[in-house]
Amino acid sequence: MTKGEDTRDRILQHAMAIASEVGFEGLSIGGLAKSAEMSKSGLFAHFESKEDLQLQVLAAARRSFVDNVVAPSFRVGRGEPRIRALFEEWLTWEEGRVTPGGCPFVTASHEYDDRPGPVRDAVVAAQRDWVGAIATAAQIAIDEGHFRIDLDTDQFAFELFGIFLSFHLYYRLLDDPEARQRARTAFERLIESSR
Amino acid sequence: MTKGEDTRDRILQHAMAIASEVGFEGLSIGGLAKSAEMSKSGLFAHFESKEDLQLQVLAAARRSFVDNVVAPSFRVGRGEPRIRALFEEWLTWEEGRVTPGGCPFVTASHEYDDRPGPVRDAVVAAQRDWVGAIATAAQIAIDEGHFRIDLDTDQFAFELFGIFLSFHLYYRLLDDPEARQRARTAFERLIESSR
DNA sequence: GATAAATTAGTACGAACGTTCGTTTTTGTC
DNA sequence: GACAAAAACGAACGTTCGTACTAATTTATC
Repeated sequence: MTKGEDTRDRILQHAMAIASEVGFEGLSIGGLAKSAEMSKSGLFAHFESKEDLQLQVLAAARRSFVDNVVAPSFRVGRGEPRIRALFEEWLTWEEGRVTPGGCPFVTASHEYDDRPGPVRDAVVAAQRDWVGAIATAAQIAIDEGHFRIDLDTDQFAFELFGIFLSFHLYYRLLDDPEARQRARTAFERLIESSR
Repeated sequence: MTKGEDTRDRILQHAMAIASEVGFEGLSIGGLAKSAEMSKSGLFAHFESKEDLQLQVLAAARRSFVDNVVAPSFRVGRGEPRIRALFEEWLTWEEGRVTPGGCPFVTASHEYDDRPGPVRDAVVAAQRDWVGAIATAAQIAIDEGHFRIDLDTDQFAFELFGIFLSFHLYYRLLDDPEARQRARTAFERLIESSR
């Protein structure tokens, strides 16, 4: 790994952290440079535009999400156990161990839901992928005999995402100390009705 | 109503629309002035700062939410029917008949969940109010005998909010034409388990 | 250690930002 | 219609934005 790639990765880590707090539009070159402790122009030389920066931050966030949420879950057994792991890792990811402001995709989803362009396209692709992965995990749980055979896996993904998003709201905005417990309760109800 | 109050209201309508699309931070005085077809300074004279503008937009959004979502629901019977009406009106509100970008509070919630200050405080207050109103509606449904007596009304609010937020994501970002149907299905499952 | 390449820094740009000011136009009252 | 008050305007402030250039410095290769 060359020096340039090294600092570029360091920049992207800072950028992910900032974007998780103030969003991808709120992310500024000057502020990012200050955070990374380098000059604005020196930093900007690594990207061809701000949009390119935003796209690269999104790509970095996807890699981080796979490493921190998806990969660990695939080390536990198929079916319901894996879905449980997925959900717990997902909540932990949202709690901000990696990014102080929580999941950057939640931020991005709301910033770009009415803002056409390449960044929105990338966010949509990322979320579609993730929703699809949840549905696939549910299908595996069906195949394993954990979930009932007529379960609507897309509906399962929809409802699981809802629990996560409500957790985000209660945890981040409302500062509800019981947020995680509420999410778990809702999760159990969803699992129960999927059996 | 004096002339000044009249145009101030008109400004707030434009501002609500813009904020629902690009957020409260993305809202700019210049852009708003262009939308309202008046000069930047003339518009700014109605507010003592941008933050004051943001707070007034939030207040206007609350009034609009009460008019468009809460009030109609209170014209139907207490208990489960009212909760059904509340939910349907809420989804319709999100679909953007009033504000093109959907619910301004969803936007604001994600913009300010990591941004301390008076605006965040106002958003938190608004959302706490609404969550409380949902829980109260659930309590009424218990009193009416529609819901089971040991139902956790706060948990009910948490889960209902989750369905709404997932609807937001599927409808606005993923452009899922079945979003509303998915929300309804999840809603029915929640109601069923509350009886 | 010399030399070329890759990486950072410095400076400047035009545009947009929120905000202030003095002036002009419009409004409502006698 | 005179007059004061209210409302809207135009211009400018200092700052920050993203981006473009060139110069200096660091890194890698021989």
